[in-house]
Amino acid sequence: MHTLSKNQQIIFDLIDKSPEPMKAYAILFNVQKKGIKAPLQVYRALDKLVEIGKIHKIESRNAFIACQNSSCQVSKATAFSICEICEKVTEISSASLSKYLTNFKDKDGMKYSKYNLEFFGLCKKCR
Amino acid sequence: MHTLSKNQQIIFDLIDKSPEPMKAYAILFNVQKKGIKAPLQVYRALDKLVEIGKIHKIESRNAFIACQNSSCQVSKATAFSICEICEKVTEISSASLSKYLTNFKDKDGMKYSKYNLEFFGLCKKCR
DNA sequence: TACATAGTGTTATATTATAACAATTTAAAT
DNA sequence: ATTTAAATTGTTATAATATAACACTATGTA
Repeated sequence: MHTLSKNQQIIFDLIDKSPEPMKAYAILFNVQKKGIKAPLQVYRALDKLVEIGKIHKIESRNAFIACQNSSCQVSKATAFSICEICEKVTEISSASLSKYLTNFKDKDGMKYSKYNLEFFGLCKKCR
Repeated sequence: MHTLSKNQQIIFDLIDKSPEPMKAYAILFNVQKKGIKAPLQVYRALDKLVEIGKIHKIESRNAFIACQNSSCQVSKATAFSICEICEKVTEISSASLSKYLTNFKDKDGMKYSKYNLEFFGLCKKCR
């Protein structure tokens, strides 16, 4: 298991406590009192946390969320649902979905080592 | 059917001819000789073209690609393969994939109206 | 101890995207 | 034809997201 560095731990804790995905500059603002002053310090920690699978980037939102899937050491197969009204994001952990996508072959028979899927719609509260 | 405005047509033609996804400022640079001078003019056309399904945004790359799927009037269900070395991007049109994802229900039984899927790996040339 | 690797701090800058406002064009409806 | 609404354009300024480059420090390990 990976032991996080100081900045990585500070930033992971913040994201992990957040009920919604956090943007890089919102993270920066929040950790300034802890001595992390520059965007680059944030982005470096984010890059590493993504790399080791502790957080995921929601690409369509440029925001970061803690991995909800305890078994997910490295982010090779991610799926999220996103509410287009309240912006609530939930990580989907469906064995059948991940199995389907991991085994998916394109028309040339190519398989891919990694995927990211984002579903959009309205959450229960918003419909 | 939608008839494109002048700026939309110029920008669509450029993206459509491009063998790879184009970024907004690369588009801007290319259309400056045609009188489109400002980023906002590009982004407005891009927004509209995405909205009507003529192009798609590759979220992980902040780049735009013409829709390869002639039946795809509106982009509610998109899937791409992305080569992590040469950055070649291909739109996947697989009836079984789109059927699977369109019908996918999360653990609360929720169905979603839209999705975007990006597969990553190495293309034939790059492996 | 030396060496490599990863992490930090800092300044500057690049890249991606939108706000706000005024004018013009287009399409449709009287 | 004339009015009206909606979409599009043009423009300046600025916001938001992300990386380059360089010097230094900590950590693990041979």
